[in-house]
Amino acid sequence: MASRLTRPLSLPSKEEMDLFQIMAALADPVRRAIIAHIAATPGGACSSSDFGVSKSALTRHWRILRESGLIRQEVDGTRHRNWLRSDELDDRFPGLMSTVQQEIARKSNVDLDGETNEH
Amino acid sequence: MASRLTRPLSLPSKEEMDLFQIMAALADPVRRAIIAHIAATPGGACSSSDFGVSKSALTRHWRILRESGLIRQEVDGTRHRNWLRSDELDDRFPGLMSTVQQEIARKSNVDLDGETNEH
DNA sequence: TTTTATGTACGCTTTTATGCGTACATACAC
DNA sequence: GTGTATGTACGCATAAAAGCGTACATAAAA
Repeated sequence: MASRLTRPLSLPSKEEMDLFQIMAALADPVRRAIIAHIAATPGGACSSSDFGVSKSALTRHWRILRESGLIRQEVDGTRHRNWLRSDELDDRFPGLMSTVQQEIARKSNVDLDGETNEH
Repeated sequence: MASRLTRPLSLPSKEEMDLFQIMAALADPVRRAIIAHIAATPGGACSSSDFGVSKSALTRHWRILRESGLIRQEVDGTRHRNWLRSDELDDRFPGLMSTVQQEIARKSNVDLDGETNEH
């Protein structure tokens, strides 16, 4: 089938976004890993094995990320394609996601280094 | 006694601050109320009755705020004086606290309005 | 010294969050 | 049609977070 329809899942408008709901969503390390993955592969899918959690756990994390406004999802066949809502997030909370992504990267570097650079 | 000594409680350095620990601290509405109070009265004390929680609950919230790096506390007699670590926070996470304070204010306005402006 | 005010430490309960497994639903491949 | 892949909904178990009350500690006031 050439023109495959995608169904976007319901999500808050830019105005409805709640900063502290977003912060609560980002407080979980699994969800931060999902965010990092989506940011690196916009429009891509992700599987539960990527994050060491079950399928049902991944479903819940997706919902929390989606309802906070951090991501947009579309059903595409049997898969979900995911995007970070960068433009709307930048518009609503300027600089926030840039800081978040920087700190996610910083933390993974620290992990790779075994924190040896900190002494 | 004219020169009363104050004892600062231990707190993370600017470099040790963890963005996501800060976000977890800000995810709680009681702690946001404490932050708003401290921001409005720097160096002041706060009592548990201000926030509708017990003394022991307030102690725990203080510790979480202090260990995340959001506030500085000094023991002054029988009281604790509190400050937001604005300069260090601005330096480490530019723009973050400005956004946070704006959203705290926005939420309390919405509460006062009974959200009547949203329809 | 006694009393009052402020705060902490501990134990306990309740609530919330996270995790998994199973069963089910849907879309695609065959 | 059957089978496979992907994802959701539910129930249940575990862990984390929040709450309170009591007892205790310290500083100031009386």
